[in-house]
Amino acid sequence: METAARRQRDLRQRETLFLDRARKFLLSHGYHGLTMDRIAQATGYSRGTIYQHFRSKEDIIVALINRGMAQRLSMIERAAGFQGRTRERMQAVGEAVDLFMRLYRDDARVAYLGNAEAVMQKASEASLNTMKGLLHQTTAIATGIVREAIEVGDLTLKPPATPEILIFNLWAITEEGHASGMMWTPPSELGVSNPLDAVINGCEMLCDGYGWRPLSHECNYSAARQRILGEIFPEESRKLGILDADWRGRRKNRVVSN
Amino acid sequence: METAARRQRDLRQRETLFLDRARKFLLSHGYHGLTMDRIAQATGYSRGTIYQHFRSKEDIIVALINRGMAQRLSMIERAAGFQGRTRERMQAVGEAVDLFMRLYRDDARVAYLGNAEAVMQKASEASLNTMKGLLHQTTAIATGIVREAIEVGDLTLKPPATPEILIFNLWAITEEGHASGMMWTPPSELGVSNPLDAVINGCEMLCDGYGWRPLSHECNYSAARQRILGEIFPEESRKLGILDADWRGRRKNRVVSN
DNA sequence: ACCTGAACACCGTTCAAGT
DNA sequence: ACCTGAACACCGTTCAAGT
Repeated sequence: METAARRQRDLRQRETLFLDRARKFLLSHGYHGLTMDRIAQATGYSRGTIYQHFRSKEDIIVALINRGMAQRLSMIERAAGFQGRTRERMQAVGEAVDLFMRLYRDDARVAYLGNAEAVMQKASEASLNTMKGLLHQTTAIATGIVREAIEVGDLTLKPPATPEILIFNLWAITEEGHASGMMWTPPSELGVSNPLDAVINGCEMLCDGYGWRPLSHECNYSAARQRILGEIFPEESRKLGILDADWRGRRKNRVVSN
Repeated sequence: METAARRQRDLRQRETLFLDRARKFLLSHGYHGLTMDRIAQATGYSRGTIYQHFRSKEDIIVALINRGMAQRLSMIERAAGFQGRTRERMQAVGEAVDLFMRLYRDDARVAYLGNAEAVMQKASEASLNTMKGLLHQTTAIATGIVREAIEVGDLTLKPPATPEILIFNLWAITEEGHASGMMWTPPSELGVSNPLDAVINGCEMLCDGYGWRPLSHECNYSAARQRILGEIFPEESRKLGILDADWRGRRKNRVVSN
């Protein structure tokens, strides 16, 4: 049937409409500012119709988070294809997350606002499973790079360390750092002026601690960053103005401003 | 006046009663299961009376979190007095947090359940400031140890690293790891069987990465752990059965179970 | 078959009325 | 001066009634 296909497309369109409006309310007024009535009013549908797409208010929030996570995953997949040493590829993954945080700040904020047990508790099994799957795919890429590093001899993990534990800690620094960036009290309570820079430093030092070669004093990782940005995310980084105009040229380290 | 003092004590007692009951509902049925009506019914007071102590439902949750944070802070303060090298004292602080998580699991869970923007948004300025102060005191102890490490020459931070950034990342691993332990899907989604062990490993490797002497291959930090537990937290660790009976004796490293 | 919105069962919060 | 609980202004969710 022709009509069946069109009908399904219309349904998807309506779902997207619901999600877009919901996102707006969540971003502007937080969890309590997002109500079914407001979504209904803003979209012109009745509250009942929303429940044909989502099982609960919290289900909408998780769907919103998932949309962002899918976007982030696609950037991470691109980054993982960077040509270079294993540790540089890991760095590229971190760069993808960093770029996602800067470029899609609203999506990152949605994840921050929705990150609550109160939300997960009332979300549907289906959305939660999608979320789990997205998370799993993300970490699978990262642990894959670690395993490759071990194979080619760039990294030797001493017990009880495992690829999963390394990624777990790298992930912790990244997530917590970004959450800090979203916090209600910038600059961060912990006296860090720019959490995003702290994350970069932390990831570098953690990899050094695990002995992932080449160590940071054996390799210029800020130069590597420019190469990653230029080769994988040229448009994104130009949009943010974080790519040096002459990144292809061989340069000395920039002087860090005081 | 005699009566004024007594009255104030009664007020404090009532507040504690409210908090205790609230905690029970929060722990058993989550954010949505905690309602003003239930607290009123369980304590025998009216809903209106609760509002003489707290400005909102969320204010109660933050007060609950603060109670736990104060308890954790006192354990950290004790730990910071450990006699040893600066890195061992830092380790002692981590041990205190770890012990708190294991020993006061419900308080840790309260912090996990209440950790949401939706909660902070509706909490009173006063509770939020108390929380901020508690957090600040905690990190001040930690950064103090880092600064001392730099002074005595155990640690040399390379720019852009600062004591705050180091603690920031150490803290990230600890917090995120413990949050993972609370997650709705144990064992962790990231394929880590025991997040608490991953935290210990991550903190050790991060300190190694920053070059905090003595490095983990120069010093037996699991032996140090036993000394910390035995000297600072003998009762706590015996209660948990994590202190070797012969911790004072000189021993070889235990074989890690497969 | 699909959409609607009245109806329901709760919420948090306030405040006039009591003691 | 302090406590109460009715009253209020919302919520999320359901489902009989419409189209």
